Amino acid sequence: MNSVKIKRPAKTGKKRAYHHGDLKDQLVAAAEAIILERGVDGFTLREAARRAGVSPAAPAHHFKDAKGLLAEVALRGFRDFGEALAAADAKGGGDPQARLTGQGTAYVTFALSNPARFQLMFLHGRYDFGYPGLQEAGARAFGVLEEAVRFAAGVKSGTPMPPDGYGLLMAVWSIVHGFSHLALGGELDWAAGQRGGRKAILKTFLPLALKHLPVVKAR
Amino acid sequence: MNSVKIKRPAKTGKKRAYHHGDLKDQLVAAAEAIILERGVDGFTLREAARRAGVSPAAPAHHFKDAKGLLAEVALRGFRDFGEALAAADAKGGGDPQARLTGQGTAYVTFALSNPARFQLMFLHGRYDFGYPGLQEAGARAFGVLEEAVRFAAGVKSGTPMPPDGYGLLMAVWSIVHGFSHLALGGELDWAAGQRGGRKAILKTFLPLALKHLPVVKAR
DNA sequence: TGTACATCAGTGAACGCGCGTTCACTGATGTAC
DNA sequence: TGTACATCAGTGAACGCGCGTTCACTGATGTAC
Repeated sequence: MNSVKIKRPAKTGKKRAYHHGDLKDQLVAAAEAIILERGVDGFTLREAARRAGVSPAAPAHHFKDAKGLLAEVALRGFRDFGEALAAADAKGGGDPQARLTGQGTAYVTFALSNPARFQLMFLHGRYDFGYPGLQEAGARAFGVLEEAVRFAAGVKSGTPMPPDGYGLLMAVWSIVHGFSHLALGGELDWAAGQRGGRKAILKTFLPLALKHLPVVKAR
Repeated sequence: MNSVKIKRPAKTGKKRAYHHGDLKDQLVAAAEAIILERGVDGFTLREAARRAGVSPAAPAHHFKDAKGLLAEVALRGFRDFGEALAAADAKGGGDPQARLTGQGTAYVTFALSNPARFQLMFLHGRYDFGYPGLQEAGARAFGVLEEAVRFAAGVKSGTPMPPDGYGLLMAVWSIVHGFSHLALGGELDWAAGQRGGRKAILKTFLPLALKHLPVVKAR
């Protein structure tokens, strides 16, 4: 529970340093831990400071306010999310179905491996949406999914999307997003309970569900 | 904004009655309005009392605590939700595809028409989950969806679900739940903005997305 | 039909709490010369 | 290499706030006789 409290790599046997040395990162880590334990609404700036071993006024030197800290959490989430999707996409090669399935698996895997970040990322009202770099990171992650759908639908990048393209994009996004949301909310536990617990969700049920992703033609 | 404040049907020209007459229902209505305006986390019991024109201590005569009031909101949500799904299901007759599509449309329509309730319903931690009748109402609503999937997959009611059945159920549930969640979160607005605004989401994009529901055989 | 009285459903003041943020401050660090 | 000094990154006390809930209370309602 205190796993977040690793102080700076104590150089010597000196007593506690006045300057923390790693406060920004630790506040981010603390915020994630709090969200994980108590949900996004359980997050408070004071509790994050407490876990980082610092006075309640200290975070102000690193973040404008509480929403700024959460924005940094979301930003890092979007970056890692985008990278995970891009890596999975690349493995699909020239096979549009493989790209969609791979990305879908990566999408849900990210959500279940980073529940705190994932939940926060989609609650735009809870963090500073104007935080530098945040919207770009979000757009980049989403762009990876859109590109795979464009490829599958035969729509060139940058050209306007036809209605059917939107339908395909929304369907794919909906199924992976919905699965993530339901799994995180515990709504799938009744099924998982019968067959191997929570990890069965990723290993057993996700592939079964993703078999129902829209079928696209090889190009 | 004050639309919730309709007092009891003022019998005569008498001054304000000491007894409210309709407090329980109005607290529920106020709670929904608050959640709609400020999100689930913006809800407070005091604010609900304020909107009902009553002192902060009054709600205690109708609900055990704040989570009890929210449980009543969720309960009514689940009941209406179940009814909407059942009505749509019935229209599908013996056509399994029509039943799934109809229920899916009803699912998303309910979510977008009752955003406050819908969002609350899936946040189990925010209300009293043991509230009388609540779990039954939830199970009943969910059962309507499960039955249509069983019918589509040829699995008898009450018999154990084979893995493929789970896959189909989760896929259908995921796509409609994900679509609802994305639409409510504003994630689809970039597309809707180009083509008729928010109401285009239900009218235009939902049908396009639901074309990608899993295809099931007529029986 | 009246009346005594129990119960119901309100009041409003008060409680203790934790919150985000601000303030004047100070110790530690880094840089210019 | 040493020193003066600006800047950085903390402290801890304090602020005002709104919250959920409790308390002793009281007015309104309904019921038994």
